[in-house]
Amino acid sequence: MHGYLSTPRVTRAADVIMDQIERLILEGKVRPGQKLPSERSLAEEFDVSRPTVREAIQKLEARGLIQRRHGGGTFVAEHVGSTFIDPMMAMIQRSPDGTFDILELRFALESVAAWLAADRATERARGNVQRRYHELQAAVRSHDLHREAKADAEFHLAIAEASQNGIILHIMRSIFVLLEESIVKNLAELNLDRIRKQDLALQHEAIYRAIVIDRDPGAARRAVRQHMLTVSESLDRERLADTKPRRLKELTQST
Amino acid sequence: MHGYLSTPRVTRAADVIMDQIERLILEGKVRPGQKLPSERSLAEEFDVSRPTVREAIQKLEARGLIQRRHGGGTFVAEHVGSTFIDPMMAMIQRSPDGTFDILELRFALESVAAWLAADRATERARGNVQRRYHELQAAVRSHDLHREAKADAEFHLAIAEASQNGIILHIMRSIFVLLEESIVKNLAELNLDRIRKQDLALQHEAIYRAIVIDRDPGAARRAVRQHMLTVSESLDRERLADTKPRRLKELTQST
DNA sequence: TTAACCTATTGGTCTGACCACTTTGCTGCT
DNA sequence: AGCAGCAAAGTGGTCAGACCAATAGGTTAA
Repeated sequence: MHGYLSTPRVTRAADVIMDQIERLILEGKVRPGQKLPSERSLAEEFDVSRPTVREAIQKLEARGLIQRRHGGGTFVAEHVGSTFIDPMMAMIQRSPDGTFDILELRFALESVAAWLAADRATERARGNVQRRYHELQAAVRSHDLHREAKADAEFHLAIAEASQNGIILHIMRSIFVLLEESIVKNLAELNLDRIRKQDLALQHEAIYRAIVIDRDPGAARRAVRQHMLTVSESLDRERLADTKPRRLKELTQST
Repeated sequence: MHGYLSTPRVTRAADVIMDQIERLILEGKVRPGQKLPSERSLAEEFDVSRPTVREAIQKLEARGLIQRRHGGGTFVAEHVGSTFIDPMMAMIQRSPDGTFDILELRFALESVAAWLAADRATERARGNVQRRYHELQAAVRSHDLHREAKADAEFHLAIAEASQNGIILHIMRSIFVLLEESIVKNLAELNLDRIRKQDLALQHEAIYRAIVIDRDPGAARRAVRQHMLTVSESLDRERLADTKPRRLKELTQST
């Protein structure tokens, strides 16, 4: 009876293509900043004409998801989930507890993401996690803090990607873009504590093993929780002057 | 020296045409609901090719200013100024798994939020949760679905507020604004299942008690998980045709 | 090594054609 | 005269191929 209220939809080919390209982006097949295939190859791949692909791309551009450069190519926008970024940015800069807020958020998101990743990651996604893990190991050995921070973030993002939950992935991307610089700073401070750094390496390994090798959701979640706890403690240690010390410790207690 | 930072602008013809058409609308030359000239005549008038006009029109459509009907014509949208469509909103509505993505996100956020709320809510925040809980009870008794959905959302938001984590609160607000309508719809469908609805009421009570009365973080987290599980199952039940059923069930297993 | 250049690639635009859907008005019947 | 059914015109949707314009990357020359 009600028909199509908001979407009169007679299945326009351009819209179908747009959805497909959008899913490539949302599912993390192509990452922010990365170049999309050319219009011609996309047309061939989806078996439609170039104008149709163009139309789809134009709509995505109008919605801010992608960006075109004449002669250069088509790129996925850097800030897809930007809705969250701006208010969060202001919040963090304003609030002294912003760092811990984010830590708690990461605790929530990453423990679930790890569980999901261990449970339902594709073969390709597991390969990604493995690759990022090895890159992280190499980065740690290089003693290049900036590179290490980047690799660390990429490792965690690869897990979010493997979770096949587009929204969680987007939020985590926002967080890491947001914290890129402060992560470097934190790492520099954490670096003083060599024992703890060894802990981090072991924890990364545990996470990696649980997701890629053993595919054990429960173990993955436990490993991530332990990891976040360590990070939280380390950060806490440097802020003794803080009037209200906050830790994640309690959160890691049993269900 | 710096040129155009955000807009590299090489004066794309389509954008120029888009501006011109937009001015037609904004200046009232064509009124909302009225039919626009055909693509062919617009092309002739602006002295460009039809593809260029099409591109301009497509962008305007993506921005919600106009609406096209195959074989019918192009029309100015009824409500011009008011529609700012959140990219996130579009993203989620478009994705077929969006509902479950959100459910998983809520599972992650709310279980942590409940724990934190039970642990460190202020006196005032606890009062808020209590008030929202009683409002929810009243709403349920009223059998007004819209009111009930609203009260439901407010109850969960009050918990997020009580968690004293601004970022989690912010994200959850975004989610609920986003889903306001679909929650009503979901409730309407869930309503058929009275037993389950009774479950929901009991679960809300358990959450409320754990946070406000007992201040038991672990119990709060367990209660929220059980709640999310029930919602997930109910939604899942309606989508038996779905090729890949997704549930939260596994997530609720022990740590 | 560096700078200038050249070329392949890629997005931007055009022409013209055909298809699919809607609307409209005509035709022919009642 | 009035109405139902149908056919043609109009309009958006898609396709094909071509050429232009800007960029990126490799090559060559200084």
